[in-house]
Amino acid sequence: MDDPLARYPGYALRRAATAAGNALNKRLAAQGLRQSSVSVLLLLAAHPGITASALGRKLDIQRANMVPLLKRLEQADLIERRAIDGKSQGLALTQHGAAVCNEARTIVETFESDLMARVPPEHRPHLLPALNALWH
Amino acid sequence: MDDPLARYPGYALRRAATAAGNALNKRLAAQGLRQSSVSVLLLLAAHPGITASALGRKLDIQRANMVPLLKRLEQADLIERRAIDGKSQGLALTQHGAAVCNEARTIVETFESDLMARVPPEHRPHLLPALNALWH
DNA sequence: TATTGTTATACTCTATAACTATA
DNA sequence: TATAGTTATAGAGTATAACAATA
Repeated sequence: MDDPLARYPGYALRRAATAAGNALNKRLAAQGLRQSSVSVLLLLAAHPGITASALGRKLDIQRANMVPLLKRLEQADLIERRAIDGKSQGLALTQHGAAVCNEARTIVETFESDLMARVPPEHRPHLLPALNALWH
Repeated sequence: MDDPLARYPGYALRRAATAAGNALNKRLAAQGLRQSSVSVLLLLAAHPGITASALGRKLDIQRANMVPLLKRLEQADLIERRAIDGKSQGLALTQHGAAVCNEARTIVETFESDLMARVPPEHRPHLLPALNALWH
């Protein structure tokens, strides 16, 4: 065998994920966004008022690592914080953030359909359920 | 929808890859190895005498980033270099490196079969070809 | 006591530019 | 001219520990 790694689904998973991630980041860069930013915006659109900690748990990003991520989004006027109580703050999209989120959603959905188009039709319906089984 | 990201294969790909990667790295850490080290060892076992540049091209790792990776493997007495000409050097496993490579292969193959076991049987045969289509 | 938000820090992986020497 | 190996550097992502304030 020329490439002993080609037999390993775990290796293919890593290569496919980095290739796809790089391609998506390239498309998002035009709007000054990255995958992580967009995942926050999309989740915020679905769950307005969610806290930073809860957001981190959903995205599997440590609380401490949410801080600079949210700071950038706030400084770009994409999200805002309002106090829930003395300890927690609810996050929400600004008006501008909602508009950018919609642009991002369009980019992501185009990307996703381009991605699936690369998969041979007979394998296509199996990809998402197989991947979800690996981390759900 | 509770999680707007769950519909996206690209997102599932990212989460599955990082989850699988972390799990594999945890198993490899016992032998002082990581994914990247093992991919080098396995490829070196299949292609003794390959150069660092060629290795990097196969693994999609920049030449410059191969340097510290190979240096660690050399310092651990897993690989050795011998000059091909005044410009290139061939890489090969040392005796110790070959033994560690075999241990690593066992760990990886156990990991891969555990990974596939998580995928429902009807989706299982489709995963590798679908992933390969995304980066080949 | 547990949780929230935060700071600081370190490590890995990755990307780019530049340099020397050799093919 | 193109390639091999290298250095230096910067940007991401991620992990851990610790702290003050609050639930």
